[in-house]
Amino acid sequence: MSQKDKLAFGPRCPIRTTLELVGGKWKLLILHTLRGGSYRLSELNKLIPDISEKMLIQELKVLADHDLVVRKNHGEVPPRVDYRLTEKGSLALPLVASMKEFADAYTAMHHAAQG
Amino acid sequence: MSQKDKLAFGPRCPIRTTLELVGGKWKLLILHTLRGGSYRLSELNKLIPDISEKMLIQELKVLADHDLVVRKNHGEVPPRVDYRLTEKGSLALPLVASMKEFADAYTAMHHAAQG
DNA sequence: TCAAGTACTAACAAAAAAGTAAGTATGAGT
DNA sequence: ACTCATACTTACTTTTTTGTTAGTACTTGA
Repeated sequence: MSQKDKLAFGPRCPIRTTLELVGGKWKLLILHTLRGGSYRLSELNKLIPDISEKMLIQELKVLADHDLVVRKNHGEVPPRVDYRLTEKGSLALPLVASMKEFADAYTAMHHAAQG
Repeated sequence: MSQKDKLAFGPRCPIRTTLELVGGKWKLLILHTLRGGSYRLSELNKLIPDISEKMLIQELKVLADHDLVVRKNHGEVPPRVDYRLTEKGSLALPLVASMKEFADAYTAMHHAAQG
């Protein structure tokens, strides 16, 4: 019996798929930051101050590989590159909205119960 | 300047809060599995075959610490313990629904574009 | 010649998450 | 005495993720 054969909910489980695409510490933060248009690397780094440059580039690359963001090189010197959401990338924004609803509701109940 | 002072979106960022509560490989899978009622450890392990017993127990404990699930010990021998969602825990179910919508829409677009 | 500016790369280190395997405790039944 | 069943615990290893630091490439302009 191979590993995949006993995957809970099967290999096409939407939870697993989502985790592969936007799981981890930074991806949703990046996607959410890109909601308003296109941004240069340095701009993103200012908007998300506690991410390292390496992680930012690395995650942008992964997101681009999955067609969630697009990288546009303007071919100038010094380099000018910017990133924006693709149509697929904006599919992730409702996810962020759900997370906000969850976090807010949880926090409210938590404080109501024992705060 | 402390680390927290430069957290992107601040320390109460809903994305970060959500990741702390239900981030990781297993928590949402467990919560989703518990949607239908209460289950014993061994039942959960059958429903999620590729999780190790250790991870299952460990994650259930973390979820219980955050009041997302409740552990009920029936005080029998051999031990009989079951777990179910709390009210807070069921707040996470819409999150799973959003993930399914995302994954389905992404997959559909992906196949339409290059499948 | 040399600094400035921007995006990116590479090598390495640390930390966090997940996995494996072998115990422990309990009391009923044999 | 000994096994069974169940829920856990402990120690340890491996894998994955994240972080740190020091580069590179390329032109413009002092």
